[in-house]
Amino acid sequence: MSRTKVSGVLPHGWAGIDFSKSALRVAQQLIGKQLTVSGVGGIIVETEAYDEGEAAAHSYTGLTPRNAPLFGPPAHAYVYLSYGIHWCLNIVCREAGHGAGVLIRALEPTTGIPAMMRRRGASDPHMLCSGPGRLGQALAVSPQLSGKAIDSSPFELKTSITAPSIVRGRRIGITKAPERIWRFGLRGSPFLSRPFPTLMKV
DNA sequence: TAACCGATTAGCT
DNA sequence: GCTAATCGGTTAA
Repeated sequence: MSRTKVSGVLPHGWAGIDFSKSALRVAQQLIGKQLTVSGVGGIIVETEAYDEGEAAAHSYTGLTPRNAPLFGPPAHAYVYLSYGIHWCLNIVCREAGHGAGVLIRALEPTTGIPAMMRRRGASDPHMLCSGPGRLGQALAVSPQLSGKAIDSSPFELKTSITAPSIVRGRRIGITKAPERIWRFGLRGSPFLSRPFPTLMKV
């Protein structure tokens, strides 16, 4: 896989992304990168940023066994169970101890599509990875992956689309801090979990 | 140990 | 567009 050291000091850069930067920056930089778990995955087309100290973030109420990876080193996975059903994947950013991360909300499926169709019980490619819960099921995201480094097995993160056109909008499904326009998407992608109503270009 | 709450989805109307 | 389903983590007692 491609591993690019960005800062020269911090070993936190992969696929041209420096994960020691803010969630807001990393969320945008992840758009257009290819993410796979055990060779199954696709191109990231939708992300959301969650920053330390904001009420909508899982790190807001402090360190717990569940959210511990959020307070760990950047470029590691944080997996949580949503609504008691869906396993969702985040990537930790900033320095260790901050509690910031980026939720991966949707992929354009590219590799391992038969496995995704089997796990999801669906054949429509738009039903495989469009939404954090669907993506988690298609890539077999599990709590065992929580805390694992994003640059090592079973994860793989590569550069795919160069200079993607990115749009931004309001985060989905949150009740706290809705004013933060921290959802990002690949402009015009048919694999978004939901459309961006007002087309705010980044 | 019991109650409450979702960073959602699927299946309706 | 609307709503039920679903269950681990958190909080309060």
